This record gives sequence, structure tokens and C-alpha cells, in this order.
Amino acid sequence: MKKTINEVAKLAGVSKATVSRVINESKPVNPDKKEKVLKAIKELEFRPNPVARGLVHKRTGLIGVLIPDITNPFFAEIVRGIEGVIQTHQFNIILCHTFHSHEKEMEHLHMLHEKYVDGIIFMTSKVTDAHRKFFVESKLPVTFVNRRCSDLNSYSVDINNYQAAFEITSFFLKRGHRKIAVIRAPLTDKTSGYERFRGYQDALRAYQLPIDENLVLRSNFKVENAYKAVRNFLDGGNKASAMVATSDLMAIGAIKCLTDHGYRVPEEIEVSGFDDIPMATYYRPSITTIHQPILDMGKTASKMLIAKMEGRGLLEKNIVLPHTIVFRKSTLKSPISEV
Amino acid sequence: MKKTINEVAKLAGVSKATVSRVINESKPVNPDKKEKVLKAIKELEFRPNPVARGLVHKRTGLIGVLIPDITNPFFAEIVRGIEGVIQTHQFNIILCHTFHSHEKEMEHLHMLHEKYVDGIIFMTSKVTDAHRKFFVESKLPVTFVNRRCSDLNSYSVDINNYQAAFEITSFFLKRGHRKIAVIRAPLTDKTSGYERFRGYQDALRAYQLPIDENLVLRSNFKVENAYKAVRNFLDGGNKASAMVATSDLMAIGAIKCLTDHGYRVPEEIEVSGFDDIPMATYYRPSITTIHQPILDMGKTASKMLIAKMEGRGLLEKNIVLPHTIVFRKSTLKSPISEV
DNA sequence: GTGAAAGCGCTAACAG
DNA sequence: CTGTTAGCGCTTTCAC
Repeated sequence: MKKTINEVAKLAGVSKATVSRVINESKPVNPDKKEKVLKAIKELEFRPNPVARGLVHKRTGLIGVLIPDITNPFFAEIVRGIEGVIQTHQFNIILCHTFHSHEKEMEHLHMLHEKYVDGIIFMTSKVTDAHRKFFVESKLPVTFVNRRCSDLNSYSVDINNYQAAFEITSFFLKRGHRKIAVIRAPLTDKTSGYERFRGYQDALRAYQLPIDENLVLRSNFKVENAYKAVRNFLDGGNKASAMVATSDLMAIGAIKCLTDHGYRVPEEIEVSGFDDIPMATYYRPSITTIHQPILDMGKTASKMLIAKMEGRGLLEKNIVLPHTIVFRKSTLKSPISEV
Repeated sequence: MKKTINEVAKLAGVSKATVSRVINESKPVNPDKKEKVLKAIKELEFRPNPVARGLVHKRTGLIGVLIPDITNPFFAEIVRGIEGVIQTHQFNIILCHTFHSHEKEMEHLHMLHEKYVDGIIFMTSKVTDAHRKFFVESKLPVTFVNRRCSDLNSYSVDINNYQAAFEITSFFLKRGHRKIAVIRAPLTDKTSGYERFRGYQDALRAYQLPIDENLVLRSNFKVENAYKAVRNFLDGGNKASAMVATSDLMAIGAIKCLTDHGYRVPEEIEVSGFDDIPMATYYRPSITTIHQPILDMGKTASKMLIAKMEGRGLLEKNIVLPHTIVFRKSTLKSPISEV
């Protein structure tokens, strides 16, 4: 059924080495023979077996992509960005879910290594020593998205999460808000958790405001958890005039909960998000948020990885893409009166 | 660096054949030797190379998954369902975007064939002759999600889209609605477009109602397109008391547009969705919709595929999963007065 | 039970 | 330029 290089060689009347040379254009081949080989290939509809090739070359044309959860629109869009680029370079994506579990990450990493993937694009909440050790030992090219790795030999692309969080919090402060709650992810998540939270804190500090623990809502990246966090907050009798959610999904959970409890957004309480996923535009109210060039992050990540795999050096190993604040309806524009 | 079976054999003082037997438990091995081998494996952290194995067995452990767009939450959840199952069977997913393009589909299909994937899970808007020809010739096991293929040798999993659309439309009719608009996908999309639209039509017919072309809004599966479709509808001076959106994303676009234009949902116009993506719960208002067991569809699809790849026959080649209507806040419950 | 040897399909070094 | 040969790492007859 499936043809091999031997059959081609036989049909063309040459050795299989010659066929190999023709296929790979690795060495000059006599035009006559070349033509015969080409003809035989076409006739047999021969396609070289990539598994056999992989065994020899130790490369497979496969790129491992590790993400926490594809149902998170942020990651979905990154994956789309990645695929758009690598497709044109004849690579394919092996998709792996990690669900934020370090154990699963390591499992997948080893598995991908064994499967001889050529490179890895890695979205993790935290780069650990185990990760570093793996990449050093395996020598697998890797680029981190949304996370920086101190290892000099790895690449990364992200935005300045600290700065963005600082800016959006400042936006509320400038307009007179003093009771600003934050909904944060676990601090073990270095950028989306820790960095964003730090931006929030420093913005308050810049206004000489203390960090009120009651205003710090703990959640993860799921809508329902943000919802619950806000419900606990309200049940506890707490008040705030603004809420900085550290992801759009969290902002949605928050707005949903607040309005379920009779609060009007933004009139009674303003809410901001982070990421600018498509739903931030279409939610009601539409959500003021930090716009990240998500698709671009995916594209950039794959371009860097490909450059590395092809042995090209990169000027910039840690690319920080620009972010902007997008003002929508979940916040007001005018100064607010003292709460 | 990477250990091979030879090194294990040497360390254990046996032949590599014996090591292989231990790994695969393919033949009985003397307990003493077995233990030695196991010890050597652990000591060297040996993992058999799947590429080499694949070369012998003519399998790669790779499954191609073709989807229109991973940023659509419906597909994202299916992919998650798929991965959950196949992971436990030591398979991996190669993810391919088709963007509803037949050409891209064929391209990917051929590429996957060349890459020697062991099977394919295919989400397409329409099964064409080219598809059928491909699967017959390549003999690649395939299961279709959300689409049925008449070919006796292929599997599929979906829900009864026609029936579901019929039911949700009937829900409006029963309560007195007579001007019910529908937002539909292109009819070239067999199930999500054609079947759902047919369900809507037949429900109206059952009430002796004519199909009013002005009440048929054309869109695709993107929020922004549904938004535009509704805007055109409104700009054209059309009225409706209910809208059957044939996906949740469409429902969101519709609600957003309607409220932007000053209509209250559900008080002035009721809207229903389809799919029951997570956002249907968290949108404002929450969306009455057809619940599909999305995750389950992914799981079922992979189970069927795996069964087929392992040569096990299946009793049911075309599985139709149950759906339910979930009532939420985008519709009312009581009968409405005549419009 | 076990080892030697052949071979999966391909590439690459080595002669010529 | 080209054919022969030796593997890539593993599984699997086939003898012993």
C-alpha cells in the first residue's frame, strides 16, 4: 500500500541513496537519473516516511505547545497565533494541557522530548528549577510565553504586567477612588498573579494608601471562582468603589456577581479587566481592560522558536510587547466623588 | 545523554531482546533477569524511543484533530474532551486549524497522512466527496464530531440538531410568540447551519406559520457577525418578539446589539442560544440555550477512534448524544400577550 | 527462557 | 556523480 524508497529505487533503476539525494537535494545527481527518480516517485505516489527520517535525524517537524487550558480564550488565541506562523514553516503543533499542574508539565515535557519534538512553546505559571534543568539537559529549544526565564539560553515574549496593573490601578486612583479592590490569581503565578498584584500594590503605595487585606480577593482564572470571591467579599459586608480584576474572565465573574447582588456597574462600582479577550468587547457592560497583543504574542513566540531551531541567533531574547488601556463601559471617565 | 536499549542491556548483562521483552511484557522472562533489567532501566532513567518503536510498528501515537477555530469555545471544549481521553492511551494531538476552508482541510488531511498519524478527529461544516475519497483511499480511521458521514466505515458523534432547534422554537410558539426571528449560519454548514434552521422552520410550520424571509438573519459563528446581522435587521425597521440564535456566540452578539439599541432582553424581546458554552451562564442576562454535552462529545469521539484504531468493532457507529433545554434569564417563562 | 540477527524506511559516510 | 554499507533504536522471528 504505502510505498518505500526501495520500490522507487527499483522502478527508477538506481540505488536508494540516489533517490534520497533527489528527495533531499542533498547532493548533485545526474539529470537523467534525477528525472527517472522523479517520475518513479510520481508514479508510485511515494512520500518519504517521516518516522524513519525522524529516527535518523532526530527531528520530526513537530513543536510541542504546553498550555494550562485551551478553553481559556487567552490561550486559545495564542495557540492560533502560533499555528498561523509555524504552518508556513512546515511544522505541526502537538497540543498539551497542563491545567497549571507542575507534575503534568514535567510529564508532558519528558514525553515531548521522547517524541523528538524539535522545539517547545511553553505557557506556565511559574518557571521552576525542574523546568530549567529539563531544558538545559535536553537542549530543546524553548520559548516561554507570558513568562520570562532567567536562563540565558531560552527565549520569551510577554508584556510588562507589573506596569499595566500599575497603570490601570492609577487610573482609578487619579479619579478619586480610594477603596479599590483587586481580584488576583495565586501569587505562584509569577506574571499574571504576582506581577499584576505588585502593580496594584505599588500604585496604591504611590498614593500613600495602605494595602487593605479585605480588599484583596483571591481567585484563579476561572469565571466561577471570581464570582465566588466577590460573593464572599460582599457577604463579608465589604465595600469598594472600584475593582481591578487581573483577567477579563475574572472581571466578567465579578460584574456578574455584583449585578446579581443589585449593584450597578459602573455607576455604583467600576470594574476593570486584563487581557482584552474578544468577550471584553461584547460583555454587558463592555469591559475596560489592558489590551495585550495576544495573537502577536503567539506569532512572535513561534518566530523566535523557529529562528532558534534554524540556528539563527536573535538580537532580543526576551521580547516585551506593548500594552494599552482600552476604555469601555465598565468604568466611568469623570472624577468620582469621595466614597 | 539519551539512553538506549543497548545500554540497559549491557548494564543488566542481558541481550536487548530480553530488555524489550521486559518492557513490553511480550514474553515470559526469568524473574532474576527481569529484576536486573528493571533496575538498570531505573538507574539509567531509560525510556524507549517512540520514534524507533513507531518505525517498527508503523504507528506514531499521533492523532490529527481538525477544527475550524480553536478560539470558538465550543471547539475548545471539544478539544479538551479529546485530549483528556487520548492522553490516558498514550496518544498525542496534532492540532490543525481549518477556518471552515475546504481547501485547508484537504491540505491538512494530506499532511497528516504523510506524517503517519494513526487516526483523525474531524470537525468540518460539511463532508464532501473529496473527504470521503481521502478517507477511503488512505484507510485512516476517522471520527466526525458534530457531523455525520454516510460512509459506512467512518464514525461520528453529534446531537440531534434538528430536533433541538425544533424544540426551542416550539418553546416560543407555545407561549404565544408569532414573530420569531432566527439567526442562522450558512446552510453549507450541514448540522449547525442547515439542520438547526430546518428545525426552526418545521416548528413554525407545525403552527401553520409561514417562513418570513425578513425574520431570517444570516450570520456565521462569530459574535460580531451576529451583531451586524441584528443591526441590519433593526435598521431595516423589522420587529420580532423572540430570536432563535443558532449558537450562543450569536445569541451574545444579538443581545448586545439589541440592548445597544435600547431593547430590553427578555422583557421586550426574548433570545435563545445553542450549545451552552460556559459564557451562556455568565452573560447578562444569562442565556436560555440548548445544552449539548460538549466535553462528552470530545470524549466519545476519541473513545470511538481509539476503539477503531485498536481494531475493536463498535456497536454504534453514529452516536447521537442527548440534549436538553436550559432555561435562563434571556427568556421569560409565562405566556406572552399577543404581539 | 534467551541471544543473535534481521529489518522497519531512511540518511550519511565511504569508496570508487 | 553513484552504489554499497552501516547504522538510527527498537521489535521480532528463529534457533538454541
